[in-house]
This record gives sequence, structure tokens and C-alpha cells, in this order.
Amino acid sequence: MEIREVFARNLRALRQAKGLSQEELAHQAGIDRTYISSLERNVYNASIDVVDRLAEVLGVDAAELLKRPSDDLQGSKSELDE
Amino acid sequence: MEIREVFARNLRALRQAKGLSQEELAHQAGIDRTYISSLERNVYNASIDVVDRLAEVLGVDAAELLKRPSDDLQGSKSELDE
DNA sequence: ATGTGACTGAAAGTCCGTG
DNA sequence: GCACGGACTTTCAGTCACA
Repeated sequence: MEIREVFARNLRALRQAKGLSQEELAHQAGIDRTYISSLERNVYNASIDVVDRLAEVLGVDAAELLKRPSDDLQGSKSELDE
Repeated sequence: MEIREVFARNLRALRQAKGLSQEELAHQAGIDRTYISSLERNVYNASIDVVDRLAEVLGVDAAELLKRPSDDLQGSKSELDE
């Protein structure tokens, strides 16, 4: 599993857990609205600076956003990367 | 402390802990030697893809390279970012 | 074995819009 | 509220020569 996909998933999951819209997150992190959308759809390779800014708004450590899921055996194949 | 600097330090520390030269690390990660040098000197905002490739060679999780030092009280002021 | 400036192509990232 | 596109600027990715 590519790191980009890990990031994309974590980003979306955490954002929704926080009850934020893409627009709100974008605004608070000082990032373009459409770019957040792209990141969640695994279109780009974000820089660590962007990861950190998003992590801050989401209230977690930057490392959290790059954490791979600890081998979910239920895990169906990804729909983000195929 | 900026995430870039955190990354730069962790990279250098882990590389040296592994007893690798920049050249060896560069070779194994398929990255140019001078680029590694730039990253360790905090010149660029690495992409998560690069972080992941380096982490793999260093035998750690990508998230490890972005972990902030847990507030080292001995910590003198950085020489990387001033 | 590393730091640095200069360089180029490629991708990141912004800003405008649409359905 | 989000996906997706086109056009645009800035920064990274990657290589070279040199100290």
C-alpha cells in the first residue's frame, strides 16, 4: 500500500471524524479547497509541510496521518488506488 | 519547530545510527546523493513519497521520520533553522 | 564522504469555473 | 458540500561540476 493512499485515507477519516467539510479544513489550514479534494482522492504526493498543517488543524501529530492501518484482516481491496 | 527540520534531523540521526553514508543511503533508496544532503540540511520540503522511500531503507515506518522529539530539555537551540 | 550553486523537467499547489 | 477540469505559478526532484 502506497504511502499516498495511507495519507489520503487517514486525512478523510480524520476530517470526517472531526465533522469538518473540505472547505472548512482548507480554510483553517490555509490550503486551497480543491487541493484537499485532490489529496483525499489520492491525486497528489503532498509535501510534509502540507501534511503538518493539516495535522495541526485536525489536532493530531503529523506522523499520525502517515500511520499505516495495522493490517486490517477484514480489509477489502482499496478503491482509491486501483 | 518546523516539520522540515524535524524530518531533517531524524533523517540524519537515523542514517548515522545505521552507520550509512549519504552515498550508501542514496544508492539504496534510488535517490541522488546531493539530494539527501539537501534534505538533511533542510533545503526542501520533501514529499511523503520520498519520506517513505527513505524510511524503508532505514528500516522504520514513514511516520517515525516525522516524529517530533519528545521535548528534550537538554535540547540546545537548533543549528539547522537559525 | 559532504556542502553548495546552477540548472532543467516534472509535479505540487492556487485560482477560476462547472455539474 | 464535493468531484473534476483548465490555466497558471511556485517548488520539488533529480543531476552535474566543483571545492
